[in-house]
Amino acid sequence: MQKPTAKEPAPSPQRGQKKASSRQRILATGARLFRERGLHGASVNEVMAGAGLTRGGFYAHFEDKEALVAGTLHEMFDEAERNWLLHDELRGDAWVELALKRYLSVPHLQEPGRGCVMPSLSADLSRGDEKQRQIVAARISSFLQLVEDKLEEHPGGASRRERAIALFAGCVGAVTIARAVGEPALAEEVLTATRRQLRRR
Amino acid sequence: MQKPTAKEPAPSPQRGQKKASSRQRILATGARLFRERGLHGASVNEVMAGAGLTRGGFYAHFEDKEALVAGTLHEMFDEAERNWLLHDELRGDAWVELALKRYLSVPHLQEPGRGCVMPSLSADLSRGDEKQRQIVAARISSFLQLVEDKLEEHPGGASRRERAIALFAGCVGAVTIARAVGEPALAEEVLTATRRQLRRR
DNA sequence: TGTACATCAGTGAACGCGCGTTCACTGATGTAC
DNA sequence: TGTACATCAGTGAACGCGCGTTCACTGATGTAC
Repeated sequence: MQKPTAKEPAPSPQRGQKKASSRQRILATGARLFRERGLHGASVNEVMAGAGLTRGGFYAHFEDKEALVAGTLHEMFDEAERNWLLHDELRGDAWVELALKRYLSVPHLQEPGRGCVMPSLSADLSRGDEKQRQIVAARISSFLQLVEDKLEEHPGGASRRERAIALFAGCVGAVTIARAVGEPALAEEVLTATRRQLRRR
Repeated sequence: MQKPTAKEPAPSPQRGQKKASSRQRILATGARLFRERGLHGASVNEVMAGAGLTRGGFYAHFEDKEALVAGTLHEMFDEAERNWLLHDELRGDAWVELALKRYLSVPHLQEPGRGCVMPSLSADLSRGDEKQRQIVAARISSFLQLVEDKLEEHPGGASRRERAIALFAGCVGAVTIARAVGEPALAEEVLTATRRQLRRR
């Protein structure tokens, strides 16, 4: 059982590129369908069809469905970081204002497939396997750090860390509730009220 | 097609009572299993077994699984109201303090089957049928009114309505995030930070 | 009070279906000489 | 440069399984006389 650092045979560049681009399409489709329909609501078959492939080929890319979910999680968290941390130069209240405006918005309610992973999948993930749990814990932990870095210290106020957590929790809760109620008037009131409250302090 | 107010034949008191108690056990089991495992994760068979019955009898009580879900929603919201509105005499900050302590707690994280419906099922419900959506909208709407009634007006501060929404959103988001991260240290930090922030103002 | 019949809550085998997964295969692309 | 062979990404039929749902039934409970 020697097998010293036996990397994959690495076939040819072209073939490898083709396979990699298929894998990327599978991940992108999975990331969208899982958020739209839930982990149980989107099948391997549907994800493959969405990527322009047939079901059998799936297992050349992923060990099983759980592995695909784990892969799509990274896609979704990458996307979340890009969405939250837009505008490198913004900091403090101005950044908070922009982030709230984008997150607590009607388009975000209506497009779960392109939105934050938490309101769509957190319940499924809290029942997920160890691998998925680890990914979620690690990515949320580093995400909170990124948010904290965007905030400014206010003497006498809450710590940046505390504020980062409260912002994230308020945002996730508001979209969760607004999506569940459905009714546009109440949903938008939930977004607006939460935005006004989180803006304070 | 006359059929003037043709109520059910109403069999005998004993039989009716037996059937009603079975129905109640099915609802209670469903309310627990759905919150623990999600709407797709708990089967009709499992719910019936949990109520001490076999699968076939289910359809004497409910038209289909969707109808059971609709029924359990009322159970869950009733429970939520009882949990939030404990202690009739409490009002304002003292009530907020108690509600936050109970909702943002480790036992609540660990017992989704007896906890708030929102962190467990909101994503499934936002994809649910019209009947379910209506129930969720109506019950959340009246729940927010009950919370508002518990709060006290603070001149210069946010309105009671706005505060009620922010409290609910912050609580739902914090438990959602804490359950998803799993890791006890980070999970508890999320609860504590959210509690401190929501207590303010 | 006792017997015959009707009612009905609950049983459990069976159904069709879509799921995740397997596997023998195909055809295009690459390599060897 | 041309031919023979090897590789491999992707195909699609097939599998076992658990799901929601149906239905002929059973046995206990109630009613009629």
